[in-house]
Amino acid sequence: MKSVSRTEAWTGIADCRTCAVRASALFAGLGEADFELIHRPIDQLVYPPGTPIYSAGDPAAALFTIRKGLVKLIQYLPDGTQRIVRLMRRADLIGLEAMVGETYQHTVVPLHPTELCRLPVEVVKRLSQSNPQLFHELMARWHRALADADRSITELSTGPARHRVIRLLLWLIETSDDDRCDLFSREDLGAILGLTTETASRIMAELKRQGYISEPRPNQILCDVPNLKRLLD
Amino acid sequence: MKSVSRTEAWTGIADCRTCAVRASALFAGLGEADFELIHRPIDQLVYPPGTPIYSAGDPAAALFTIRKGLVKLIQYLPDGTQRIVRLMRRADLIGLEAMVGETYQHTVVPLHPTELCRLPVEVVKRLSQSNPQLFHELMARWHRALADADRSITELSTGPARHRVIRLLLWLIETSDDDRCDLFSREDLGAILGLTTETASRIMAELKRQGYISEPRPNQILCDVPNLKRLLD
DNA sequence: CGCCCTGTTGATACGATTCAAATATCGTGG
DNA sequence: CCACGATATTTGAATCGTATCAACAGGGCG
Repeated sequence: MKSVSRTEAWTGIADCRTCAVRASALFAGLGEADFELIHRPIDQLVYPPGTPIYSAGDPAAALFTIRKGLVKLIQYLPDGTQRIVRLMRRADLIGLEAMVGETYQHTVVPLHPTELCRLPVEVVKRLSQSNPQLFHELMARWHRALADADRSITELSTGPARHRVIRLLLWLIETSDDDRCDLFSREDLGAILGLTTETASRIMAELKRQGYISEPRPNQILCDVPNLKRLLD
Repeated sequence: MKSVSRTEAWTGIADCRTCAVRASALFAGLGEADFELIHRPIDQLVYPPGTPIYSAGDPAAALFTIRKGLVKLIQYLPDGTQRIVRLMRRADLIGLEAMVGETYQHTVVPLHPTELCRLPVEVVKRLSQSNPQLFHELMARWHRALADADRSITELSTGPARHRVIRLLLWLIETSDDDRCDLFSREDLGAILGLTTETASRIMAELKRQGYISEPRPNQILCDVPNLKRLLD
Protein backbone atom coordinates (compact mmCIF):
# COMPACT_ATOMS: atom_id res chain seq x y z
CA MET A 1 0.00 0.00 0.00
CA LYS A 2 1.11 3.47 -0.86
CA SER A 3 0.47 6.39 1.38
CA VAL A 4 1.61 9.36 -0.65
CA SER A 5 -0.07 12.51 0.48
CA ARG A 6 1.82 15.25 -1.25
CA THR A 7 -0.54 17.70 -2.85
CA GLU A 8 -0.75 18.53 -6.53
CA ALA A 9 1.13 21.50 -7.89
CA TRP A 10 -0.33 24.32 -9.93
CA THR A 11 2.17 25.05 -12.65
CA GLY A 12 0.64 27.77 -14.68
CA ILE A 13 -2.04 28.82 -17.05
CA ALA A 14 -2.39 26.95 -20.29
CA ASP A 15 -2.47 28.74 -23.57
CA CYS A 16 -4.82 26.48 -25.45
CA ARG A 17 -3.99 28.20 -28.72
CA THR A 18 -0.43 26.90 -28.63
CA CYS A 19 -1.04 23.71 -26.66
CA ALA A 20 1.45 20.93 -27.31
CA VAL A 21 -1.27 18.30 -27.46
CA ARG A 22 -3.61 20.64 -29.28
CA ALA A 23 -3.82 18.48 -32.37
CA SER A 24 -5.29 15.67 -30.33
CA ALA A 25 -6.85 17.82 -27.61
CA LEU A 26 -10.49 18.40 -26.94
CA PHE A 27 -10.28 22.02 -28.03
CA ALA A 28 -8.55 21.18 -31.29
CA GLY A 29 -11.38 22.56 -33.38
CA LEU A 30 -11.90 25.83 -31.58
CA GLY A 31 -11.46 29.15 -33.35
CA GLU A 32 -10.49 32.55 -31.97
CA ALA A 33 -14.12 33.43 -31.28
CA ASP A 34 -14.50 30.34 -29.11
CA PHE A 35 -11.45 31.11 -27.04
CA GLU A 36 -13.04 34.43 -26.23
CA LEU A 37 -15.78 32.46 -24.54
CA ILE A 38 -13.37 30.79 -22.14
CA HIS A 39 -13.54 33.59 -19.63
CA ARG A 40 -11.53 31.88 -16.96
CA PRO A 41 -7.99 30.77 -17.72
CA ILE A 42 -7.32 27.05 -18.00
CA ASP A 43 -5.18 25.76 -15.14
CA GLN A 44 -2.38 23.33 -15.64
CA LEU A 45 -1.68 20.90 -12.84
CA VAL A 46 1.01 18.37 -12.01
CA TYR A 47 0.39 15.31 -9.89
CA PRO A 48 3.05 12.95 -8.60
CA PRO A 49 2.28 9.21 -8.62
CA GLY A 50 -0.12 8.19 -5.88
CA THR A 51 -1.83 11.54 -5.36
CA PRO A 52 -5.53 11.19 -6.20
CA ILE A 53 -6.78 13.58 -8.86
CA TYR A 54 -10.36 13.01 -7.77
CA SER A 55 -12.31 10.32 -5.99
CA ALA A 56 -15.50 8.41 -6.73
CA GLY A 57 -18.42 10.38 -5.39
CA ASP A 58 -16.70 13.77 -5.48
CA PRO A 59 -18.75 16.55 -7.10
CA ALA A 60 -17.78 16.54 -10.76
CA ALA A 61 -16.68 20.10 -11.46
CA ALA A 62 -14.16 19.64 -14.24
CA LEU A 63 -12.85 17.48 -17.04
CA PHE A 64 -9.12 16.94 -17.40
CA THR A 65 -7.00 16.52 -20.48
CA ILE A 66 -3.91 14.44 -19.81
CA ARG A 67 -0.94 16.30 -21.29
CA LYS A 68 1.59 13.78 -20.05
CA GLY A 69 1.65 10.75 -17.79
CA LEU A 70 -0.45 7.72 -16.95
CA VAL A 71 -3.37 7.31 -14.54
CA LYS A 72 -5.47 4.43 -13.23
CA LEU A 73 -9.27 4.53 -12.94
CA ILE A 74 -10.38 2.61 -9.88
CA GLN A 75 -13.86 1.28 -9.31
CA TYR A 76 -15.18 0.06 -5.99
CA LEU A 77 -17.55 -2.86 -5.59
CA PRO A 78 -20.37 -2.88 -3.04
CA ASP A 79 -18.33 -5.30 -0.93
CA GLY A 80 -15.44 -2.85 -0.74
CA THR A 81 -13.02 -4.63 -3.03
CA GLN A 82 -11.48 -2.50 -5.71
CA ARG A 83 -10.44 -3.08 -9.26
CA ILE A 84 -8.58 -0.95 -11.76
CA VAL A 85 -10.97 -0.73 -14.69
CA ARG A 86 -8.90 1.27 -17.17
CA LEU A 87 -5.67 3.14 -17.72
CA MET A 88 -5.60 6.51 -19.44
CA ARG A 89 -2.67 8.44 -20.83
CA ARG A 90 -1.50 11.40 -22.90
CA ALA A 91 -4.25 13.05 -24.93
CA ASP A 92 -6.99 11.14 -23.09
CA LEU A 93 -9.82 12.99 -21.40
CA ILE A 94 -10.85 11.99 -17.89
CA GLY A 95 -13.94 12.93 -15.92
CA LEU A 96 -16.25 13.01 -18.96
CA GLU A 97 -19.07 12.02 -16.61
CA ALA A 98 -19.01 15.62 -15.37
CA MET A 99 -20.98 16.48 -18.51
CA VAL A 100 -23.99 14.39 -17.50
CA GLY A 101 -23.73 13.56 -13.80
CA GLU A 102 -23.26 15.23 -10.48
CA THR A 103 -20.35 13.14 -9.24
CA TYR A 104 -17.29 11.30 -10.50
CA GLN A 105 -17.62 7.57 -11.05
CA HIS A 106 -14.03 6.53 -10.39
CA THR A 107 -11.13 7.35 -8.21
CA VAL A 108 -8.30 8.47 -10.46
CA VAL A 109 -4.70 8.13 -9.34
CA PRO A 110 -1.51 8.75 -11.36
CA LEU A 111 0.88 5.85 -11.88
CA HIS A 112 3.47 8.11 -13.50
CA PRO A 113 4.11 11.82 -12.92
CA THR A 114 1.15 13.39 -14.66
CA GLU A 115 0.39 16.80 -16.12
CA LEU A 116 -3.20 17.85 -16.65
CA CYS A 117 -5.24 20.71 -18.02
CA ARG A 118 -8.30 21.39 -15.92
CA LEU A 119 -11.39 22.20 -17.99
CA PRO A 120 -14.26 23.52 -15.87
CA VAL A 121 -17.44 21.74 -16.80
CA GLU A 122 -19.39 24.99 -17.36
CA VAL A 123 -16.86 26.03 -19.96
CA VAL A 124 -17.10 22.77 -21.86
CA LYS A 125 -20.90 22.75 -21.62
CA ARG A 126 -21.15 26.33 -22.84
CA LEU A 127 -18.76 25.81 -25.73
CA SER A 128 -20.30 22.50 -26.77
CA GLN A 129 -23.69 24.11 -27.18
CA SER A 130 -22.44 26.74 -29.58
CA ASN A 131 -19.75 24.76 -31.32
CA PRO A 132 -20.83 21.71 -33.32
CA GLN A 133 -17.27 20.61 -33.84
CA LEU A 134 -16.61 20.43 -30.11
CA PHE A 135 -19.88 18.55 -29.70
CA HIS A 136 -18.69 16.04 -32.23
CA GLU A 137 -15.28 15.85 -30.62
CA LEU A 138 -16.91 15.11 -27.27
CA MET A 139 -18.86 12.22 -28.74
CA ALA A 140 -15.67 10.93 -30.29
CA ARG A 141 -14.13 10.98 -26.80
CA TRP A 142 -16.99 9.01 -25.36
CA HIS A 143 -16.55 6.57 -28.18
CA ARG A 144 -12.86 6.22 -27.51
CA ALA A 145 -13.42 5.71 -23.81
CA LEU A 146 -15.90 2.97 -24.57
CA ALA A 147 -13.56 1.31 -27.06
CA ASP A 148 -10.83 1.43 -24.40
CA ALA A 149 -13.15 -0.19 -21.89
CA ASP A 150 -14.06 -2.96 -24.32
CA ARG A 151 -10.42 -3.47 -25.13
CA SER A 152 -9.69 -3.71 -21.43
CA ILE A 153 -12.20 -6.53 -21.14
CA THR A 154 -10.97 -8.52 -24.10
CA GLU A 155 -7.23 -7.94 -23.84
CA LEU A 156 -6.50 -7.42 -20.17
CA SER A 157 -9.17 -9.45 -18.41
CA THR A 158 -9.29 -12.49 -20.67
CA GLY A 159 -6.94 -15.39 -21.16
CA PRO A 160 -3.94 -16.70 -19.25
CA ALA A 161 -1.99 -14.40 -16.94
CA ARG A 162 1.05 -14.54 -19.23
CA HIS A 163 -0.91 -13.18 -22.18
CA ARG A 164 -2.44 -10.41 -20.12
CA VAL A 165 0.94 -9.22 -18.92
CA ILE A 166 2.31 -9.25 -22.44
CA ARG A 167 -0.68 -7.38 -23.86
CA LEU A 168 -0.25 -4.70 -21.23
CA LEU A 169 3.45 -4.33 -21.99
CA LEU A 170 2.67 -3.99 -25.68
CA TRP A 171 0.00 -1.41 -24.89
CA LEU A 172 2.51 0.62 -22.92
CA ILE A 173 5.01 0.39 -25.79
CA GLU A 174 2.44 1.70 -28.28
CA THR A 175 3.06 5.30 -27.27
CA SER A 176 6.78 4.90 -26.80
CA ASP A 177 9.17 5.69 -29.61
CA ASP A 178 11.53 2.83 -28.86
CA ASP A 179 11.23 -0.56 -27.18
CA ARG A 180 11.34 0.78 -23.64
CA CYS A 181 8.46 1.62 -21.37
CA ASP A 182 7.99 2.80 -17.82
CA LEU A 183 6.17 0.41 -15.59
CA PHE A 184 4.76 0.73 -12.07
CA SER A 185 4.44 -1.44 -9.00
CA ARG A 186 3.74 -5.15 -9.33
CA GLU A 187 0.75 -4.57 -7.10
CA ASP A 188 -0.81 -2.17 -9.63
CA LEU A 189 0.20 -4.47 -12.46
CA GLY A 190 -1.76 -7.26 -10.81
CA ALA A 191 -4.77 -5.07 -10.03
CA ILE A 192 -5.05 -4.01 -13.67
CA LEU A 193 -4.93 -7.58 -14.92
CA GLY A 194 -7.04 -9.15 -12.21
CA LEU A 195 -4.07 -11.09 -10.80
CA THR A 196 -2.33 -11.23 -7.47
CA THR A 197 0.88 -9.32 -6.89
CA GLU A 198 2.80 -12.58 -6.64
CA THR A 199 1.56 -13.88 -9.97
CA ALA A 200 2.37 -10.58 -11.67
CA SER A 201 5.85 -10.68 -10.18
CA ARG A 202 6.42 -14.31 -11.13
CA ILE A 203 5.48 -13.72 -14.73
CA MET A 204 7.66 -10.65 -15.07
CA ALA A 205 10.57 -12.59 -13.57
CA GLU A 206 9.95 -15.50 -15.92
CA LEU A 207 9.81 -13.24 -18.99
CA LYS A 208 13.11 -11.77 -17.90
CA ARG A 209 14.77 -15.15 -17.44
CA GLN A 210 13.55 -16.20 -20.89
CA GLY A 211 15.04 -13.07 -22.43
CA TYR A 212 11.81 -11.49 -23.66
CA ILE A 213 12.24 -8.45 -21.47
CA SER A 214 14.88 -6.86 -19.30
CA GLU A 215 14.73 -4.26 -16.57
CA PRO A 216 17.86 -2.07 -16.82
CA ARG A 217 16.62 -0.10 -13.84
CA PRO A 218 13.61 -0.70 -11.62
CA ASN A 219 10.32 -0.30 -13.49
CA GLN A 220 11.97 0.53 -16.76
CA ILE A 221 11.26 -2.37 -19.08
CA LEU A 222 13.01 -3.14 -22.33
CA CYS A 223 10.89 -5.37 -24.54
CA ASP A 224 11.64 -7.73 -27.39
CA VAL A 225 8.45 -6.68 -29.12
CA PRO A 226 8.37 -9.08 -32.09
CA ASN A 227 8.98 -12.14 -29.94
CA LEU A 228 6.50 -11.00 -27.31
CA LYS A 229 3.87 -10.70 -30.01
CA ARG A 230 4.69 -14.21 -31.14
CA LEU A 231 4.01 -15.49 -27.63
CA LEU A 232 0.40 -14.37 -27.95
CA ASP A 233 -0.49 -16.97 -30.57
CA MET B 1 -22.55 -23.65 -32.19
CA LYS B 2 -25.78 -22.23 -33.42
CA SER B 3 -26.54 -21.83 -37.07
CA VAL B 4 -29.77 -19.86 -37.12
CA SER B 5 -30.27 -18.13 -40.40
CA ARG B 6 -33.84 -16.93 -40.33
CA THR B 7 -34.04 -13.31 -41.31
CA GLU B 8 -35.41 -10.50 -39.21
CA ALA B 9 -39.00 -9.41 -39.58
CA TRP B 10 -40.27 -5.93 -40.21
CA THR B 11 -43.28 -5.50 -38.02
CA GLY B 12 -44.44 -2.01 -38.61
CA ILE B 13 -43.80 1.64 -38.24
CA ALA B 14 -43.26 3.04 -34.82
CA ASP B 15 -45.21 5.97 -33.53
CA CYS B 16 -42.58 7.59 -31.35
CA ARG B 17 -45.16 9.89 -29.82
CA THR B 18 -46.91 6.98 -28.13
CA CYS B 19 -43.93 4.68 -27.73
CA ALA B 20 -44.18 2.25 -24.84
CA VAL B 21 -40.58 2.82 -23.80
CA ARG B 22 -40.84 6.50 -24.57
CA ALA B 23 -40.17 7.58 -21.02
CA SER B 24 -36.78 5.96 -21.16
CA ALA B 25 -36.25 6.23 -24.89
CA LEU B 26 -33.81 8.39 -26.74
CA PHE B 27 -36.53 10.59 -28.15
CA ALA B 28 -38.15 11.14 -24.77
CA GLY B 29 -37.54 14.86 -24.84
CA LEU B 30 -38.72 15.60 -28.35
CA GLY B 31 -41.60 17.92 -28.99
CA GLU B 32 -44.09 18.03 -31.85
CA ALA B 33 -41.83 20.30 -33.87
CA ASP B 34 -39.01 17.77 -33.64
CA PHE B 35 -41.16 14.91 -34.83
CA GLU B 36 -41.88 16.95 -37.93
CA LEU B 37 -38.19 16.72 -38.68
CA ILE B 38 -38.23 12.94 -38.76
CA HIS B 39 -39.20 12.77 -42.39
CA ARG B 40 -38.82 9.06 -42.76
CA PRO B 41 -40.89 6.75 -40.57
CA ILE B 42 -39.12 4.80 -37.86
CA ASP B 43 -39.08 1.07 -38.58
CA GLN B 44 -39.73 -1.52 -35.94
CA LEU B 45 -37.93 -4.82 -36.30
CA VAL B 46 -38.08 -8.19 -34.62
CA TYR B 47 -35.11 -10.54 -34.43
CA PRO B 48 -35.21 -14.11 -33.19
CA PRO B 49 -32.30 -15.33 -31.05
CA GLY B 50 -29.16 -16.00 -33.07
CA THR B 51 -29.88 -13.69 -36.00
CA PRO B 52 -27.19 -10.99 -36.14
CA ILE B 53 -28.54 -7.43 -36.02
CA TYR B 54 -25.27 -6.10 -37.41
CA SER B 55 -21.67 -7.23 -37.55
CA ALA B 56 -18.36 -5.63 -36.66
CA GLY B 57 -17.10 -3.70 -39.67
CA ASP B 58 -20.51 -3.18 -41.26
CA PRO B 59 -21.24 0.39 -42.37
CA ALA B 60 -22.93 2.06 -39.41
CA ALA B 61 -26.17 3.43 -40.82
CA ALA B 62 -28.45 3.36 -37.82
CA LEU B 63 -28.81 3.28 -34.06
CA PHE B 64 -31.27 0.92 -32.47
CA THR B 65 -33.40 1.29 -29.38
CA ILE B 66 -34.15 -2.03 -27.75
CA ARG B 67 -37.88 -2.14 -27.03
CA LYS B 68 -37.79 -5.67 -25.70
CA GLY B 69 -35.31 -8.50 -25.45
CA LEU B 70 -31.65 -9.10 -24.74
CA VAL B 71 -28.62 -8.94 -27.02
CA LYS B 72 -24.92 -9.76 -26.74
CA LEU B 73 -22.14 -7.49 -28.03
CA ILE B 74 -19.30 -9.58 -29.38
CA GLN B 75 -15.76 -8.36 -29.88
CA TYR B 76 -13.14 -10.19 -31.89
CA LEU B 77 -9.46 -10.30 -30.98
CA PRO B 78 -6.72 -10.13 -33.59
CA ASP B 79 -6.10 -13.85 -33.06
CA GLY B 80 -9.69 -14.66 -33.98
CA THR B 81 -10.97 -15.56 -30.53
CA GLN B 82 -14.15 -13.86 -29.49
CA ARG B 83 -15.53 -12.56 -26.26
CA ILE B 84 -18.88 -11.18 -25.28
CA VAL B 85 -18.08 -7.75 -23.91
CA ARG B 86 -21.50 -6.59 -22.79
CA LEU B 87 -25.18 -7.43 -22.70
CA MET B 88 -27.83 -4.85 -23.52
CA ARG B 89 -31.58 -4.95 -22.94
CA ARG B 90 -34.84 -3.04 -22.95
CA ALA B 91 -34.43 0.74 -23.22
CA ASP B 92 -30.73 0.45 -24.10
CA LEU B 93 -29.37 2.03 -27.25
CA ILE B 94 -27.03 0.04 -29.48
CA GLY B 95 -24.85 1.20 -32.34
CA LEU B 96 -24.04 4.58 -30.78
CA GLU B 97 -20.74 4.46 -32.64
CA ALA B 98 -22.71 5.28 -35.79
CA MET B 99 -22.67 8.89 -34.56
CA VAL B 100 -18.91 9.20 -34.81
CA GLY B 101 -17.55 6.37 -36.93
CA GLU B 102 -18.06 4.74 -40.28
CA THR B 103 -18.50 1.17 -39.09
CA TYR B 104 -19.89 -0.83 -36.19
CA GLN B 105 -17.45 -1.99 -33.53
CA HIS B 106 -19.23 -5.14 -32.42
CA THR B 107 -21.27 -7.96 -33.75
CA VAL B 108 -24.64 -7.82 -32.05
CA VAL B 109 -26.75 -10.96 -31.70
CA PRO B 110 -30.00 -11.43 -29.77
CA LEU B 111 -30.06 -13.95 -26.94
CA HIS B 112 -33.81 -13.56 -26.48
CA PRO B 113 -36.45 -12.61 -29.05
CA THR B 114 -35.76 -8.93 -29.53
CA GLU B 115 -37.74 -5.95 -30.80
CA LEU B 116 -35.94 -2.87 -32.02
CA CYS B 117 -36.64 0.58 -33.34
CA ARG B 118 -34.27 1.52 -36.12
CA LEU B 119 -33.11 5.14 -35.93
CA PRO B 120 -31.28 6.23 -39.09
CA VAL B 121 -28.10 8.01 -38.13
CA GLU B 122 -28.90 11.08 -40.27
CA VAL B 123 -32.12 11.58 -38.34
CA VAL B 124 -30.38 11.42 -34.97
CA LYS B 125 -27.56 13.66 -36.16
CA ARG B 126 -29.97 16.23 -37.56
CA LEU B 127 -32.14 16.29 -34.48
CA SER B 128 -29.23 16.39 -32.07
CA GLN B 129 -27.90 19.53 -33.70
CA SER B 130 -31.10 21.45 -33.25
CA ASN B 131 -32.26 19.93 -29.99
CA PRO B 132 -30.06 20.45 -26.93
CA GLN B 133 -32.10 18.02 -24.89
CA LEU B 134 -31.46 15.20 -27.33
CA PHE B 135 -27.81 16.13 -27.35
CA HIS B 136 -27.76 15.81 -23.62
CA GLU B 137 -29.69 12.56 -23.76
CA LEU B 138 -27.12 11.17 -26.18
CA MET B 139 -24.29 11.98 -23.83
CA ALA B 140 -26.21 10.34 -21.03
CA ARG B 141 -26.41 7.23 -23.20
CA TRP B 142 -22.68 7.23 -23.79
CA HIS B 143 -22.24 7.57 -20.09
CA ARG B 144 -24.54 4.67 -19.36
CA ALA B 145 -22.80 2.48 -21.92
CA LEU B 146 -19.48 3.24 -20.30
CA ALA B 147 -20.80 2.56 -16.83
CA ASP B 148 -22.15 -0.75 -18.10
CA ALA B 149 -18.77 -1.62 -19.54
CA ASP B 150 -17.03 -0.81 -16.28
CA ARG B 151 -19.58 -2.84 -14.40
CA SER B 152 -18.94 -5.72 -16.77
CA ILE B 153 -15.28 -5.62 -15.88
CA THR B 154 -15.72 -5.46 -12.13
CA GLU B 155 -18.74 -7.70 -11.69
CA LEU B 156 -18.61 -10.22 -14.50
CA SER B 157 -14.90 -10.58 -15.23
CA THR B 158 -13.53 -10.49 -11.70
CA GLY B 159 -13.57 -13.01 -8.91
CA PRO B 160 -14.40 -16.71 -8.68
CA ALA B 161 -16.63 -18.32 -11.31
CA ARG B 162 -19.36 -18.87 -8.75
CA HIS B 163 -19.60 -15.18 -7.93
CA ARG B 164 -19.67 -14.22 -11.58
CA VAL B 165 -22.55 -16.55 -12.33
CA ILE B 166 -24.50 -15.24 -9.36
CA ARG B 167 -23.88 -11.60 -10.28
CA LEU B 168 -25.15 -12.28 -13.78
CA LEU B 169 -28.29 -14.00 -12.48
CA LEU B 170 -28.97 -11.04 -10.20
CA TRP B 171 -28.43 -8.67 -13.10
CA LEU B 172 -30.99 -10.55 -15.14
CA ILE B 173 -33.44 -10.46 -12.25
CA GLU B 174 -33.09 -6.68 -11.91
CA THR B 175 -35.53 -6.03 -14.75
CA SER B 176 -37.85 -8.88 -13.85
CA ASP B 177 -40.85 -8.28 -11.62
CA ASP B 178 -40.57 -11.57 -9.80
CA ASP B 179 -37.75 -14.00 -8.99
CA ARG B 180 -37.72 -15.64 -12.40
CA CYS B 181 -35.53 -14.83 -15.34
CA ASP B 182 -34.92 -16.19 -18.81
CA LEU B 183 -31.47 -17.51 -19.43
CA PHE B 184 -29.70 -18.64 -22.59
CA SER B 185 -27.23 -21.34 -23.56
CA ARG B 186 -24.49 -22.41 -21.17
CA GLU B 187 -22.08 -21.63 -23.95
CA ASP B 188 -23.13 -17.97 -24.02
CA LEU B 189 -23.21 -17.91 -20.23
CA GLY B 190 -19.57 -18.98 -20.22
CA ALA B 191 -18.56 -16.56 -22.94
CA ILE B 192 -20.01 -13.62 -21.02
CA LEU B 193 -18.19 -14.57 -17.85
CA GLY B 194 -14.92 -15.64 -19.38
CA LEU B 195 -15.48 -19.28 -18.42
CA THR B 196 -15.74 -22.52 -20.33
CA THR B 197 -19.13 -24.01 -21.12
CA GLU B 198 -18.44 -26.91 -18.77
CA THR B 199 -17.61 -24.68 -15.82
CA ALA B 200 -20.73 -22.60 -16.42
CA SER B 201 -22.80 -25.75 -16.53
CA ARG B 202 -21.19 -27.22 -13.43
CA ILE B 203 -21.86 -24.12 -11.38
CA MET B 204 -25.47 -23.88 -12.49
CA ALA B 205 -25.94 -27.53 -11.58
CA GLU B 206 -24.31 -27.02 -8.21
CA LEU B 207 -26.48 -23.99 -7.40
CA LYS B 208 -29.52 -26.09 -8.27
CA ARG B 209 -28.45 -28.98 -6.05
CA GLN B 210 -27.88 -26.55 -3.20
CA GLY B 211 -31.35 -25.09 -3.64
CA TYR B 212 -30.33 -21.56 -4.57
CA ILE B 213 -31.95 -21.81 -7.98
CA SER B 214 -34.27 -24.11 -9.86
CA GLU B 215 -35.02 -24.52 -13.54
CA PRO B 216 -38.75 -25.33 -13.91
CA ARG B 217 -38.25 -25.50 -17.66
CA PRO B 218 -35.07 -25.23 -19.69
CA ASN B 219 -33.48 -21.80 -19.46
CA GLN B 220 -36.08 -20.43 -17.13
CA ILE B 221 -34.41 -19.87 -13.80
CA LEU B 222 -36.09 -19.32 -10.47
CA CYS B 223 -33.74 -17.62 -8.01
CA ASP B 224 -33.61 -17.41 -4.25
CA VAL B 225 -32.43 -13.81 -4.47
CA PRO B 226 -31.69 -13.02 -0.81
CA ASN B 227 -29.61 -16.15 -0.31
CA LEU B 228 -27.80 -15.68 -3.61
CA LYS B 229 -26.83 -12.20 -2.51
CA ARG B 230 -25.54 -13.62 0.73
CA LEU B 231 -23.25 -15.95 -1.20
CA LEU B 232 -21.40 -12.95 -2.63
CA ASP B 233 -19.85 -11.94 0.69
C1' DC C 1 22.22 0.57 11.58
C1' DG C 2 17.80 -1.29 11.56
C1' DC C 3 13.19 -0.85 9.77
C1' DC C 4 9.71 -0.84 6.28
C1' DC C 5 8.24 -1.54 1.77
C1' DT C 6 8.59 -3.84 -2.58
C1' DG C 7 9.75 -7.59 -5.15
C1' DT C 8 11.08 -12.47 -5.51
C1' DT C 9 10.72 -17.31 -4.66
C1' DG C 10 9.00 -21.76 -2.75
C1' DA C 11 5.45 -25.20 -1.20
C1' DT C 12 0.91 -26.31 -1.11
C1' DA C 13 -4.08 -26.03 -1.93
C1' DC C 14 -7.77 -24.86 -4.66
C1' DG C 15 -10.22 -23.77 -8.73
C1' DA C 16 -10.89 -23.96 -13.54
C1' DT C 17 -9.76 -26.18 -17.86
C1' DT C 18 -9.34 -30.06 -20.72
C1' DC C 19 -10.59 -34.28 -22.71
C1' DA C 20 -13.84 -37.78 -22.78
C1' DA C 21 -18.17 -39.98 -22.22
C1' DA C 22 -22.95 -40.35 -20.95
C1' DT C 23 -27.42 -38.16 -20.95
C1' DA C 24 -30.98 -34.98 -22.14
C1' DT C 25 -33.24 -32.00 -25.43
C1' DC C 26 -34.66 -30.22 -29.92
C1' DG C 27 -36.00 -30.37 -34.57
C1' DT C 28 -37.11 -33.04 -38.52
C1' DG C 29 -38.94 -36.21 -41.51
C1' DG C 30 -41.06 -40.60 -41.81
C1' DC D 1 -46.90 -39.29 -33.21
C1' DC D 2 -42.78 -41.43 -32.87
C1' DA D 3 -37.98 -42.33 -34.23
C1' DC D 4 -33.88 -40.51 -35.45
C1' DG D 5 -29.88 -37.66 -35.72
C1' DA D 6 -27.92 -33.45 -34.36
C1' DT D 7 -27.06 -30.34 -30.63
C1' DA D 8 -26.78 -28.94 -25.89
C1' DT D 9 -26.02 -30.20 -21.20
C1' DT D 10 -24.20 -32.75 -17.48
C1' DT D 11 -20.78 -35.42 -15.23
C1' DG D 12 -16.17 -37.59 -14.34
C1' DA D 13 -11.07 -37.82 -13.92
C1' DA D 14 -6.74 -35.93 -14.76
C1' DT D 15 -4.08 -31.84 -15.50
C1' DC D 16 -2.79 -27.18 -15.44
C1' DG D 17 -2.71 -22.52 -13.72
C1' DT D 18 -3.32 -19.27 -10.18
C1' DA D 19 -4.04 -18.10 -5.36
C1' DT D 20 -2.49 -18.47 -0.87
C1' DC D 21 0.63 -18.50 2.89
C1' DA D 22 5.14 -17.97 4.28
C1' DA D 23 9.89 -16.83 4.08
C1' DC D 24 13.64 -14.10 2.39
C1' DA D 25 16.45 -10.55 -0.31
C1' DG D 26 17.33 -5.83 -1.56
C1' DG D 27 16.81 -0.73 -1.45
C1' DG D 28 15.52 3.55 0.56
C1' DC D 29 15.07 6.28 4.55
C1' DG D 30 14.87 7.71 9.18
